[in-house]
Formats: sequence, structure tokens, C-alpha cells
Amino acid sequence: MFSKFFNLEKGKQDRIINAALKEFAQKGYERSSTNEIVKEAGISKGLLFHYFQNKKQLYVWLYDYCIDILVQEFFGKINFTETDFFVRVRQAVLIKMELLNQYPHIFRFVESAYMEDANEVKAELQQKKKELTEIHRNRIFEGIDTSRFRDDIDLQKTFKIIMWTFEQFGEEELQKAKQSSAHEIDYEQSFIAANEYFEIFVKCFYK
Amino acid sequence: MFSKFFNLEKGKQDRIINAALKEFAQKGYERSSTNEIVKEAGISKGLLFHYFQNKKQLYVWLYDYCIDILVQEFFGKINFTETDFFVRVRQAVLIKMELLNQYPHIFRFVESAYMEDANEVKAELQQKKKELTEIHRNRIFEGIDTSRFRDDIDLQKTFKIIMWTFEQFGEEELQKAKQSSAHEIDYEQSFIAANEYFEIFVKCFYK
Amino acid sequence: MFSKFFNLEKGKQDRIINAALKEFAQKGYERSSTNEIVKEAGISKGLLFHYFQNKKQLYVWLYDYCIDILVQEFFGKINFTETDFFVRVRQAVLIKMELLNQYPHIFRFVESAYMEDANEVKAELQQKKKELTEIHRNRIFEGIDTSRFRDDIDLQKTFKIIMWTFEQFGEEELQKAKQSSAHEIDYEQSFIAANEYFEIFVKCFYK
Amino acid sequence: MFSKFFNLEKGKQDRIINAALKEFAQKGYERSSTNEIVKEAGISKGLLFHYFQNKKQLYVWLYDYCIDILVQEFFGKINFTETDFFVRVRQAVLIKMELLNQYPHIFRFVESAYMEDANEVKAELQQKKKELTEIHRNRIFEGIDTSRFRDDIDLQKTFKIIMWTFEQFGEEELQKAKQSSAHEIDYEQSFIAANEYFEIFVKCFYK
DNA sequence: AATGAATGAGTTTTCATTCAT
DNA sequence: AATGAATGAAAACTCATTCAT
Repeated sequence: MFSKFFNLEKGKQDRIINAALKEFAQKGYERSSTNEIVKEAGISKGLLFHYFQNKKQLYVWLYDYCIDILVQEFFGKINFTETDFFVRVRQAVLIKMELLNQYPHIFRFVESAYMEDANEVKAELQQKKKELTEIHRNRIFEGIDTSRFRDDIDLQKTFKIIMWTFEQFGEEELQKAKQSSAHEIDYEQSFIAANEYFEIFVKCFYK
Repeated sequence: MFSKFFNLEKGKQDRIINAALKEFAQKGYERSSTNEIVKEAGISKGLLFHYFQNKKQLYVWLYDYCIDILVQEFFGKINFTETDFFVRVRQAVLIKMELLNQYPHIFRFVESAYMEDANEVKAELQQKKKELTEIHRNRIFEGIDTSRFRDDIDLQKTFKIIMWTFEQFGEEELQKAKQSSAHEIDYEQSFIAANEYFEIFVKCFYK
Repeated sequence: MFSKFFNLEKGKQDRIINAALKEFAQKGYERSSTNEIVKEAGISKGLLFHYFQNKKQLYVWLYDYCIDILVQEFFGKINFTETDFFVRVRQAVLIKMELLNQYPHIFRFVESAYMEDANEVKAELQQKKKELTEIHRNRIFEGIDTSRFRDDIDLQKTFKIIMWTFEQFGEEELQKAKQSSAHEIDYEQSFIAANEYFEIFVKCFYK
Repeated sequence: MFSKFFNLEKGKQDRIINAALKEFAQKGYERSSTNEIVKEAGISKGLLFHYFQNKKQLYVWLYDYCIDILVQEFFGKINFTETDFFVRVRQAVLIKMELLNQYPHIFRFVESAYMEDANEVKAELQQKKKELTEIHRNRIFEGIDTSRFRDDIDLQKTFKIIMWTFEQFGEEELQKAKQSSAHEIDYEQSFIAANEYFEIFVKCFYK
């Protein structure tokens, strides 16, 4: 399929990927222009369509490519010997923040893809998202010691409460950052706040 | 400003509102076509722009209009004499579901507006969202009896955990509904599941 | 024809005239919008077209109206008892400058009308211009004492040279003014420069 | 920038240039339609905007293109070994008339551009006009023998009088031609009339 | 006399995609 | 593999003018 693309000279590959990443992250699927992408990548119009049949394929391929990178990096950094739930979740939150810092373009693109609702790619994207969570959702909890949780509450639901809290907390920090003067997450302060949530959870959900 | 619009014959007003609602909810701001809207509403191209200076104003006006309806309906139905936090939240969740059923188009449009990231309207929308939450966030907790919560946990953060949980729970139910055969929320089953979350919270967060 | 218009309350007449003057002078015939005119004049769309059948008629009528004012003012101020050609021309140049100062909008509009080349009004305007010059060209030289000019040169052509010189000189001063910081004609300096041209002409064309 | 355009097949280049020339000369900037231009040139709408970013750029580029041709042709035909002022000016007047005949469309377009007052292009055009006159105004008088002029008159102003006279004279002949039955300049008769002006100038301005 | 809702053809510009070279 | 000329449908928006009230 895309093996052709990978035969390309590495530099050109990168220029194309970065140009597309930048354009899509900035403008979303619909508003993005293949014209701008080829201009930024310094290649011809025809070449882009030689490798990617159309805009949609380029977008979806790029999404897969980015997800692969993020998933590999993410799970590569998780310490699976740690069995305490909260330590594990805290790790995950931190790693996510690190990745955000390390691959800002990729992250921003994937983020924007999650919000993307252009009809053309929506369905395909949602399918992929679903598959992704199905595959990885429980991987993050592999080897967790569940014996420390209270016995009188549903564990699955308790996990969800915790996951949702940190998802939304992350979202809130992101929003705050956007509206701050620095336009950047204040990691130190975020870390302290996150810990306070951990404390509540430990107090309430552990035996 | 838009008083002109409200002088219009009611039927025509509704046709315009519904056409715009449908188009924007379905396709998002960028992809939506004013051409389609006027065709659906059965009016001339010129008329739309006689009432709304441009596409953006139409969108933002429609957003305000919808938010007004939802906010009024929502707070009109809340029983503020009830002081128990969880009963109040349960009420809110139920009312939200009712509204979803009663005004599906308006709800879907506002929902899509929350995800909208077309640069042109993003900033304005975010400002409005911020104002909205600032005004109403605490209204929903007016007169709540906080004495029943454990004293050793931060109340603000605890509230957030609960709110986030039900937001995300609602989201999950919506997603499930979309992928179900009926394409409709199974209220009975949702209600049972929601209750299970309530039980966890009561057990863990109350004294 | 337009007697209807003059029955209107004076204030409204003026508002309409000034609004049209401003719009046409600023944007030229084609780019001007009747919408803007009625908005500025504070009247309804329908009313404008009640008095002026269409945009073209409004433009042409306004042109006539302005020309009438300028012509009357101009010839009213000329001192026809003065028989020296150069004194007369000098007078004319000064009066033109005064009028420019007194009726800047009218002047700018007429000026713009002279440059107007919108097909729709071009022909009509040119016809009017021709009639105007035919009627008034020689009026300005009424009672002039031609005996002081050299006998060996064609008087008609000499007059033309002088007229053209002052027309173009005025144009040049106008351009200078436009590009100056003050955006205004420096009358004192203009007057001195004009005099130098007069001196050349007296030296060369008088006996 | 526009090198792309010149890579195009010559025939197509010409069709585009001529179509634009015709449309702009006839209707002026504002009233001209890019739709009409592509129709006349027999190309697609997209292609025009592939080569020229927008209508304004097309107009300004065309102006530059035309001015270049006229300036080169004009100065190429001037005989700079001739040092008599009046012979030189007579030459210039004749060459201008020749060019008018040879490149009627280009001439008409440039002429219309001089009268153009569409806000969008006005400033840019005026800047270009100013540069043009600054560069070339004195080139036309290179090597002129000024010793034959009277010593008691300002030479710069005298030159201006002469230049303005012939500019306006040319204008007048053009207007006459337009309103004549033949719609063409009667060169022979023009030449005689021009000579009469020359005679006046020689008599009056030479020692 | 006065209003302003209504029209719809018209405008410039963008865009993904194709294809001959 | 690589180019870039070419397409034409579609977009948002404007505008003079009409007409029922």
C-alpha cells in the first residue's frame, strides 16, 4: 500500500509528514489545503497524489502513523512492575505530559483528529479510536494489584471514575494553559493539583 | 440587531433556524453551506444575508439562541428545594437526558459547537463557553447541604470528580446509543448504571 | 421630474444629497452602494427609488445639481469689468481654489465624475461635459482686451496654452497636496508658483 | 513570481493578455469580470488564478507589462542626437501617435489605468506612475541644447508649459477623433496644428 | 409618502484531483 | 519518480431593484 512512500528518500518523507502534520493540526481536515502541504513540503502537486490517492487517505494514514508512534512511546515508558494503581495512573499522566512536550505537532494533530468531525473522515476515525481503546484500555492496568481497593464498590466503575477524572483534569489544564499568558502548561503546579486528586482517591477508594 | 429577524413571520423564522441547525449540526461550521441552508429553508440567498451579516454571525447567533433555550429549560426544571447533593445531580442528569430527547436538533448543534474548531468561530465560542460556565457552574449547587461530605477531602475537587464522571458517563451512553441498533438511549438501563455510580460516591464521599 | 424630490422636507433632502455625494465621491459610481446611501441618509430603501428611478438617474441628477452650484458660484464671483487677460485668469484660478475649500464634497464628487468611466454613465457624462465647456468656455474671456498680445501669434492657441497650463498646474498642486503630510493645498506657496507662470506668459506673449 | 506565466505556450499567454486588456480597458478595474476574461481567453476559471493570485495582481501585472512595452518602444525610437528642444518634442508627439496606432489596446488600457480610481488599485498605480515619471521625465530631454532659450525665463517652468500643452493637445485630438465619423486621428491635420503650437513656442521662448 | 422584506444573478476565489510529459 | 498546467464545481457574499403594505 504505502510501501512506495517509505522507499522515498528519508528527508522528503519527513518534509511531507511534517508539512501535512502542521497543516492538519492547524486547520483541521476540511480547511486544510493540499496546496499548502505541497508548497510547505517543497514537492509537486502530482507527487502527493502519487503516494496518497486522495486527501482523505493522506489524513487517515497520517493518523495511523502518529498513533503508532505515540502508543509505542507510551507503553515503552510505562513501568509494568509497579502494581499500585495510583502510582501507575500517576505515571501514565506524567508520561502523557512528557510526550506532549516531546512531540507537540504529533500530539496536536492527534488531538485535533479526536475533535475532527468532518463527515468524510469522521466514521473512519471513530472506528479507529474504538479499536484503539479496546486494545489498549486494559493494557494500562496490566498486573495491577486490585486487592487494596474497598470491597464494597464496583471496581470497573471505580477505574472509570479515576480515568475520567484525569482525562478531564488534563483537559482543564490544557484549557488553562491556552488562556494563560505563557500558553504553556505549568507542569509543577499541575503535578501538585493532580496529587490532590490522588489523595482523595486513595482516602476514599482504598480500604 | 437581530430584532429585524424576529419581526419575520414565525413560520419563516422557524424554517431558517431549523435549516441552519440541521446543516451546522451535521457538517460543522466550515463544511456547512449557506447555499444548502437557504435551499432547505426555502428562501433566497439574499434574505439570509439581509438578516445575518455573514455565516459566522449566523452561527454565533444560533448558538446563543440555542444556549438560551437549553439554559432556561434546564434551570426551570431543577428543584432547588432539594438539598442533597446526589439527589440534585441525579436530577440534573435526568433533565439533561429529557432535554436531549425534547430538542434533539438543538442539542446536537450545541454539542457540535462544543467540538467546533474552525478558527473563525473558535475564539468567540470559547469565550461564550467560559462565560456560560462561570455564570451557571455554581447555580446548580445552590442551597446544597455540604455537611454530609467527609471532612478530610477537598470539597471543590470532589464536586469536580462527580461532575466529570457524569459528563463522561453521559458521553459514553450517547456513544453507545449511536452504535446501538435503535440509535436511541436506553433510559432505563442508563438510569440503573448511573445509580451505581451514585452509590459508589455516596459510600466513599459521604461521612 | 424631480420636483417631487424638492417637496421633501429640506433636512431629508440634504441628508440624501450629502449621503450620495459622500458615497459616490469616495467610491465612484460602480463601487457605490445604494444600500450605504440610504443607511447614511437614514431613509428606507424604497424611498430612494421612489424619488430616483435608479442608481444612474440619482448619479446624473446629483452631477447636474453640483455643476449648477459650482457654475453659479464661479461666474458670480468673476469680476467681468477687469479686462486684462492675465488678471482675469489669475482670478479664475483663485476662485476655483476658494470653491474647492468651500464645497469640498461637491468638488470632490464632480472631480470624481470627471474621471468616472463606468460604461453606464460615461456617455451621458461626457455629453454633459461637452455642453458645459461649449457654453462656458468663452464666457470666462468675455470683455477681455486682446490688444496687448503680440500680433504674430494665433490668439486662440495662445489662450489654450495658458488655460492648459493652469489646469495642469492645478492638477499638479492637487497631487502634491495628496502626497504631502498635511493633505492640504499650501495656497500661499501655490499662489507664488502660479505667479511665476504668469510672469513667463506676460514676458513672452504680451507685446 | 510570474516566470510561471511566461513558461506557458505563447498563444495561450497572448489570449489571456488580450482578453484581460480588452476587459479592463473597456470596463475599468471594478466593473471588469474575471469570468468574462477567462471566457474570452478560452481558459478555465482556475487557471487564471493559478497564474495570478487575484484580480488585483492580474491588473497590476498587466499594467507593468504594458508600460514596459510602451516605454521601451518609445525611447527606442527617440533620436537622442537631435539637440533642438522643439524638434525633440515634435518627435515625441509623433512617436506617441504612432504607438497609439500600433498598440491601440495596450494604449487604451494604460490610458484607462491612468483614470482608474478603484480604491483597491489606486494607491499602487499612483506609486507606479510617480516612479515612472521620476525615472523618465528628464530622459526625454537628455542632451537638449538649452542655450537657445531666452535667458529671462525659468527653464523648468517653460518646459512644463510646453509638455503640458502637447499632452493636452494630444488629449484634445483624441477626443475629436472619438467624436468624428472615422473614429480615427487625422494625423495630417494634427501634425499641422501641432506645428502651429511649435511656432508660437519658438517665437516666444527662443532668443 | 414611506417601509423593508425579498429576489437571484452576479462577483471573486479556492480546491482536490487528473494527466500529459 | 516527478512535474505543474488544467479543470470546473462550489464557496460566501453583494447589489440594484421591486412591491405589498
